[in-house]
Amino acid sequence: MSGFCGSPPPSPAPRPPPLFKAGPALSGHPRGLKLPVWPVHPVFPASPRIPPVRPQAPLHPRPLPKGPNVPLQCAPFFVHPRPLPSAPLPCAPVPSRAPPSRVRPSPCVPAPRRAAAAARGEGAGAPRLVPGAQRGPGQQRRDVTAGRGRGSRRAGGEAGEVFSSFKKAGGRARPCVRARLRGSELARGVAAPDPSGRARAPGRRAQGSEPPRRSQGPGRALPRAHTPPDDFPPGRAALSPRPGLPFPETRPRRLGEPAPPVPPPAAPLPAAAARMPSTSFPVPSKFPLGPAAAVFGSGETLGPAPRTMKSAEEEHYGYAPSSVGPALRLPTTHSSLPAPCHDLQTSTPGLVLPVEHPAGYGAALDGGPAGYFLSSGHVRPNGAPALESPRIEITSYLGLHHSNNQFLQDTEVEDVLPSSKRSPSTATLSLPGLEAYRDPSCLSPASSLSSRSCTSEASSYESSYSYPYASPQTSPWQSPCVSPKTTDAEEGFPRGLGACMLLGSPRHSPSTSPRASVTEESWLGARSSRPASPGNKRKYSLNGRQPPCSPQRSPTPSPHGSPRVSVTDDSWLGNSTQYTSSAIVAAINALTTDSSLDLGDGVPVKSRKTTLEQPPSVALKVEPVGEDLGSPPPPADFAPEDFSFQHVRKGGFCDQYLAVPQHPYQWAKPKPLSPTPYMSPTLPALDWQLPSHSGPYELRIEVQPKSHHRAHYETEGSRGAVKASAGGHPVVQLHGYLENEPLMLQLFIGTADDRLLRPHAFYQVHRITGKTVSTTSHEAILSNTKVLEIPLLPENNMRAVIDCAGILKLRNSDIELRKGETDIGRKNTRVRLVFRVHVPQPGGRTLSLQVASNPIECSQRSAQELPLVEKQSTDSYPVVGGKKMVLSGHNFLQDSKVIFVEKAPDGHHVWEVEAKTDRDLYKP
DNA sequence: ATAGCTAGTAGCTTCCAGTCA
DNA sequence: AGTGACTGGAAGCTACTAGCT
Repeated sequence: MSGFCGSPPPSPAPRPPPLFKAGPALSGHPRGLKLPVWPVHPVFPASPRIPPVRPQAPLHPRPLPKGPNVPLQCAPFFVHPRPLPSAPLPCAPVPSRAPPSRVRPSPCVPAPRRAAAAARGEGAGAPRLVPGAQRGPGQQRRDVTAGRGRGSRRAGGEAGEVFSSFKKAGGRARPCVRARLRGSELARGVAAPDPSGRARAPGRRAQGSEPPRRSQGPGRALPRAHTPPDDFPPGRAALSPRPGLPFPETRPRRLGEPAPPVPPPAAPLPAAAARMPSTSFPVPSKFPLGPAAAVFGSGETLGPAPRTMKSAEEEHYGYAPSSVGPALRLPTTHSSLPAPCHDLQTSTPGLVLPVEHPAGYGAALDGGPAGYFLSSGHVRPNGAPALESPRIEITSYLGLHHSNNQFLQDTEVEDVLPSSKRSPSTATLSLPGLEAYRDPSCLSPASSLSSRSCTSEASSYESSYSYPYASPQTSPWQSPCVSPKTTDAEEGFPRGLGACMLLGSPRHSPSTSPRASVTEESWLGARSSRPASPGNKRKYSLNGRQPPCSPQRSPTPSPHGSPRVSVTDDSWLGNSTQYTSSAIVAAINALTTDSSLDLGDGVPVKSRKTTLEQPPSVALKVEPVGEDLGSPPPPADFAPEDFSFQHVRKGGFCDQYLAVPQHPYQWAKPKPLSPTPYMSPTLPALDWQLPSHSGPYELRIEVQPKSHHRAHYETEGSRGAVKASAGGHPVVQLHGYLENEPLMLQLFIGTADDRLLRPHAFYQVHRITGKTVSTTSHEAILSNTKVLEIPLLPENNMRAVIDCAGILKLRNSDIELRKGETDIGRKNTRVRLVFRVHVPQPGGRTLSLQVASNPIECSQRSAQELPLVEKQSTDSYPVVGGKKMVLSGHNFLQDSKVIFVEKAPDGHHVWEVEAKTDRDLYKP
C-alpha cells in the first residue's frame, strides 16, 4: 500500500463548475470507477515500479474550455513513469527500485511491431535493451531487438545477456529454444518437440494437438495491441501534452472532414515529447466521464514516456475504470432485460451515480438520440463520423435500453432497415458482428465470458432460468451488456447501461476476464474486415443486411438438454439466413435429445418446448417468483427458434415473447430478477442468486478480502489464505440471528464477471490449515464445486473470520476440456468469495442468504504491477485546485503522476492537468 | 476480399528460492 | 537445525493478434 498526497494545480482558466466530484467508489471499492476506455494502447508491459527512464514530460494544462457551466468531467489519472512499450528507444539505465536482493528486470519498451518499426526506420537493433535496464514482470522477456520475443532471447547478443543478468541466481536456466510450430505444422497437427525437455503436464496441450484450437469467436480475448480506429484523430495519440506543443486536438473527425494528416511516424519523439502514458487511473468522478480517450494517449509509436498508472480494473478486469460505469445509474427500461450488473453490484454500494449527467452517455442512456457512437458508417449526431471503436459498440447496446422494449426496438429496426439506411438517431447500430461469425462447427468456449457451465450440476440457475435473449452462456454472441442479470437495487445490482457499456467495451475483459467479450470480438471483427482467426473466418451471407436480431443482444436460447452447448452459435448463424437455414435446424436437432422435436412442422416452438424439454431436476425446482418488475420475465427456456421465428415472423420480440402461451404446468418458473429469499426444504443450487438479507437476517461481509490474491495451482504449494486489504482476513457475520443454534457458513469461489454470480469453473476454494488458521472448516463438494463449510457460532456473534480459505486455480486446459464446458479460463481471473448461510425456519424450511465479496483478481501479474487506488480522501474537488487529496492503494511509484482529466461527452480530452504530488508523503 | 503465414506478445502454468513460523 | 507453509519472482510455454503476402 502506498499513498499519494497531491493536489491539482490551479486550473489555467476559471472553470464554471466549482467542483469536480470523484465518486466514492475508490473509497468503497478498490476497483474504483470504470471508464469506458478505449483500448488502452500499450497495455502495461512493465511494472510501474520501474523508475522512469527518461525525463518526465511535464503535463501542460490545457486551457479550460470556455463557456459557462460546462460540466467538468475530471478524473485524476495516475501516471507511471514508464516507457511506452512500443517506444523503441533505448532505456537508460536506471537505479533499481527493487530490493537489493532482487533486481527487477527492465521495463524497457517492447519491441515494436515489425511494420511500425520499419516505418520508423528502426531496424533490428535500433531499440535495444540496455544493460542495466529492467524488465517489468509480465513484460515479455524480449531482447527488444528485431528478434522474436522469447525465441531470440537466449540466442546470445546483448539482449540475452542483459536478460540473463537479471536472472535470479537460482533461476532456471533451461535451454530456451522456441519450439514454435509454423502455421502449416499447426494445420497438420504436428506437435513440435519440446526442446526444454519439460514434461508436459497432464492436460496440458501439446502444440497442434487436441483440443482443436478454438476459434476466435466473438468473445475471444481482446486484441493485445489496441489500435485506434483509422479515423481516430491523430491528436489523441498525443494526449500527453508535449512540452512546447499545443495540446492535441482530440476531437473526432467529423463527417466529411478530411482525414487529419498522419503524423510523421519516423523519428521517435524526444523523451520529453513522449506521449503520456496511456494507462491511467481515473479517480471516480461524479461527473460522468466520457469514454476515456485519455488512455488513448498511449503512445505506440512515440517514444517512451512516463507511464500512466492504469487502474487495475482497466487493465486486468477487462473493463475500463470509469466514473461512468458506476457513476451512471442508468435506467433499465426493460425490466426484463438482464442487467449487466456484476461484481460491483454488491460490493460497491457506495457508488453514487449522478442523477444529472451531461449529454453524451447520459443522452444515450436515457434514451435520447442515440449515442454519438455509432458504428462505422453512421454519423454521430454532431456530424462526426462514428469512430470505429469499441465505444461505438458500447453505444449500440445503449440502444437496447433506450426504450422499454429495447430488443423490440433494435430488432425491429434491424429487421426493417438495412443498416446503411438506418438513421443514426435510432441508436441501433449496424452490428458488425456478422463479420466475426464463427464457424458453426466450433462450439467454442471462447464465446463465453463466464467461468461457469450451465451444464454443471451446480449451475441450475441459468439452465432453469435462462433468459432467452440474454443467456451469455448459451450465446457466444452474448454481450455482457445484455447478460442476464438480476435487478435488485437493494443488492446494488445496477442494471445501468453504464456498466453495460463498460463491461461490454472491448477493453473489458475481463475480463478481461473475463476480458474475452463476445462483443469485443465481434466488434473488432467489424473493425477489421478479417476474422480474427481461421476459426472465425467463415462468413455467412446476410443478404446484405444485418441479421434481424443481432446475436450480441438477442435472445440466446438455451436448449435444455445441453444448455451449455453453444447452440446459439449455430442458431445465430442461422439468423443470418433469417432463421430458415437448415443449419439452425440441424443444430437444434443435434442438440435436442428429443427426436420428436420437429422444428419444421410449424407447431409453435414454444409450446412444443415446454412440453418436451426440461430436465426433471429443473422442473422440480421451485424457485421463488419475483415480484412484478414491470414486465414479465422471460420464460425459462427459449429456444433459438422461439426467438427467431416468432420475432422474425411476427415482429417484436417482446410481443412474441409475451404472446407465448404458458404451459399449464409451470415447471420452470422464471427466476426473479431480484434475488428473493429462498425458502425451501432443499438447498438452492450454488448458482442461484440469493439475497444477502431477508427479514431480520442479513449476511454481511464485514471485512472484505483484498482485491488481489494469487491463487495457487495444484502443482504449487498453497499460497495462503485470502487476506483482507487492511491485514487480517475477511470477516463474515450473520446479523439478526438470535437463536442459539450454530449455523454453517458456506464459502465457495464465484465468478466476478458481469454475469450472474455462480461458482467459478476455474477456481476452487482451498481449505487452509495450519497453526495460523483459527477458523475451523470443512470441505465439501457440491455439484463439482468445492465448498468450505465454516461454523457460525452464536458465541461468536455469528461471526467468522475467514482465514481458512485459499484459492486454487485449476488449469484452464483441464476445465475447458470438460464436456460441455464453454467458458474459457484465459483472462478469467477474477473471482469472488461467495458466502451462504441457511437459516432454519419454522416449518422445516430454510432461508438461504448469500453475499459475495468484492472481486478478487487472482492472477500473478496484476498483483505485481497494476496500480490500484483503494482510497481517496475526497470525492469532490475544486476544479481550480489547491486542495489536497490523499490516495492510497497499491503499486504506486514515487514517480507516479496523477492527472486530472476532463473529457467531453464524446470522449476526447478537453482538459487535463497533472496534479502536484507531494512525493515526500509517498509511503511505500 | 480472402486466406495463409509469420512475427510478436499477453497470459498461463510450473518451478525455484527466499522467508517465516 | 529441520520442516513445511507461504511468498515472490520468473522461465518457458500456449494461444492469440496483427500485419504481410
